[in-house]
Amino acid sequence: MPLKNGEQLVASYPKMAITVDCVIFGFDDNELKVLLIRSDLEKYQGLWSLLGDVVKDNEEIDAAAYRVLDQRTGMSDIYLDQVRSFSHPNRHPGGRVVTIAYCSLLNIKHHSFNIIDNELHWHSVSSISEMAFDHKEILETCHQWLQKMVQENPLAFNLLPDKFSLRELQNLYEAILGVELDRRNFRKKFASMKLLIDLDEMEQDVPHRPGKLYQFNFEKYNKNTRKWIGIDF
Amino acid sequence: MPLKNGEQLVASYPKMAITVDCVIFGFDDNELKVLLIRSDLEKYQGLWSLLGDVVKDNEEIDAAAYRVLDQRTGMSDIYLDQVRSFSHPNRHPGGRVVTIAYCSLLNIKHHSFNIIDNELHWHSVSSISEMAFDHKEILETCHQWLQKMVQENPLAFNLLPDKFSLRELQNLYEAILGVELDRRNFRKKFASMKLLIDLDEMEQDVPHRPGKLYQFNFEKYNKNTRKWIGIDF
DNA sequence: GCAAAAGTGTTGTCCTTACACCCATGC
DNA sequence: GCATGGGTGTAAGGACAACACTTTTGC
Repeated sequence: MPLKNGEQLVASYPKMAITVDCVIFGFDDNELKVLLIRSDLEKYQGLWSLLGDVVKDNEEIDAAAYRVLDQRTGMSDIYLDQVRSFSHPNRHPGGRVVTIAYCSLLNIKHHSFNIIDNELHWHSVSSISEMAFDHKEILETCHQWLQKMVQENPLAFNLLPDKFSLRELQNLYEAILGVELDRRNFRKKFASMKLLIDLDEMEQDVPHRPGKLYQFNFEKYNKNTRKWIGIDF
Repeated sequence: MPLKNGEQLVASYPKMAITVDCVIFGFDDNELKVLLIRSDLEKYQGLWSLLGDVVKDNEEIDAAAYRVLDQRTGMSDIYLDQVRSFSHPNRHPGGRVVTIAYCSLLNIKHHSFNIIDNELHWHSVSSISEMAFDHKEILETCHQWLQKMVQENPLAFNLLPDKFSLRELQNLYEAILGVELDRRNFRKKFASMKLLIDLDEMEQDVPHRPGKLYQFNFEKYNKNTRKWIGIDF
């Protein structure tokens, strides 16, 4: 087999546009929310779509996703993870566009975060019906991904304020997973992990007995390099 | 904000080539293997690379990966899963090429599988040093992905013959995970799952006491729709 | 009979689950 | 004082980890 020249080879390849779409989850009012923008395409007038943009020449795809986040929310240093690609040839009405979906979690009440663009809104995940493009499918895939990830990693804390009560934490898990959990066992579970810092502070302005406030001990968690082996299916 | 025309918009996007690269794992001689091909690029002369090809116009990316598998191994209906994209702008010496990595598992001794191309070889995963492109990084990512997946899903059986002994199964897990497991506990674990069919057959031609042969009960496994909730990190 | 691997049980520990009562606060 | 949610303990069952000896076969 004759050896090939890389540039000639790549020149012969079909080329297509690649975009990133960010599924940005938040949590408010005991509901899982997602940040959406009104589609600016004629065909999808009035429908909501994920926050996305095209990947530039010489831009890594992860970098494009962080750029979208920064441009839309003004925040960098946010949790972001690649989920998977969506590539149906007709998924975009304007031609062939492959998209890479990213999942992101952020605290909806974060001070430095201002939604200036009034075409941008938080939507309750459970109430979304139709969306532009295949974004509904992407959203559902990312929600399932989140349900799995949140059980294996301390991701949920990215959706909560710095200081939170155990009730808020439990509400969040219940909202993401769509189940009800036993309060005592939930608290015992987190107590046994020893990864919550008791701040010796109390909730304010609640119409009932205030709960204690906690922080997640990321530092301690990151020191744990345990490699877990457990066949289970 | 004025509405946009989809075709004009997509026409303005930068375009790039997309490839798929398949990390095809096999198991033989108590070692985890990966199927590699000699690079046909001048720059990487002599180095090994993953099996890949460019994604065609109007071809879904998953379909491209299945096509690569079929072209190289003559097999369809094989386990295949998308892992993630690799997009460093300079990862391909011939220009901008984004690749989507896929992971695939197949039985190395499958009868209908013939490696005709003598540039194609099975390599022990642990003995691979340098590879073409960023394929070493892709391989490592896929290996980690496999280590996780094999603990949560009955994937390992795709690497074994239809009929296998518990010793073979355990050797496979040990090879993938890079650990030693207690034989008694391993057998108890699989016994308690009740997902192995005892074939009442014995190994043949082994230089020691032969073991019983089993099949995995995919039918029973697929009927189990349990949704597992268990926070653990 | 020897080498090599198959096959098997028990015990302690830990994790998970199910479940009910009193407490602190705002109104 | 009443409504609301905060906070706690226990007992039973199941899963996991550690551990050693006997059995079967090929040579």
